[in-house]
Amino acid sequence: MIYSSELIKGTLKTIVLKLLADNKKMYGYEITQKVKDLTLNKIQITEGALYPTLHALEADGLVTTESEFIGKRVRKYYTLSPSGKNKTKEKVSELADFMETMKFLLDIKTKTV
Amino acid sequence: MIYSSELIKGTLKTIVLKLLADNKKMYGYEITQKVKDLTLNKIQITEGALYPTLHALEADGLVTTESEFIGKRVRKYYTLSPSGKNKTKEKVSELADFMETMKFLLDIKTKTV
DNA sequence: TTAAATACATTAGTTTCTTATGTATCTTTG
DNA sequence: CAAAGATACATAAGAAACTAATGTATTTAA
Repeated sequence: MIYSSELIKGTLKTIVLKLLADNKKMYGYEITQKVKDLTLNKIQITEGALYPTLHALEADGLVTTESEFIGKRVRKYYTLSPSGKNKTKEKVSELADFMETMKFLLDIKTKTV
Repeated sequence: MIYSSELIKGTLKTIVLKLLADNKKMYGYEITQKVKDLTLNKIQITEGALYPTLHALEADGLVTTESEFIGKRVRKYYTLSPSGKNKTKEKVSELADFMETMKFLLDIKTKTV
């Protein structure tokens, strides 16, 4: 089962920031795979969604980049800037709060898989 | 504090369906107020978002409507159809599942490594 | 009597995604 | 060893789902 795409909307940026906070330094493709692995394939970030998001984070000064050559192929690493670290905390705690509110609103008690 | 609008994206339909499931019959303005009340003003549904959503639910056969006059003013009530009730269960349990996954994702550091 | 609240609705514009396409390299497998 | 699949970046057209603004009209409270 893959979550309907509308659910992912609005959480992608937070997911990316959190992964960077936990892993210091990651490249785009790695992020897509990590999310896929950690969520048992339930969340699959497409490249068309990820790269524009990464570029936006960079434009906002939340991440810095460094390119590295692996053989002849380039790999672009992303690292959180100080303001990116703050932003991550904000976004993560906002999402946590939001989920509590949603849980209450939807009267969700336990997971029903 | 009001949640950033991007967070609401994708959950609005589920919220509306769930409210209708719990209250049998509601009108648009009532829904905006109920959500505002229940979430202590943290979620404020705008009319520009709500009405198109309600119209879409109706177009999809998930709700039926009946208009009522209160004085000279019309009030449009929405009620879940049988397929709307099923859809509500699906959407709510999908969202519950999604929130479990997100909780795990946002808490990676303490759970893995 | 007038501002705020109630109650519906639409529309232009924005954001953020999907889907498709493009380029290129590296690795695995029949 | 050729071909398929995986790795790795990127962009672009179009769609979805909002926001913010605007519009109409009635009812209630100050």
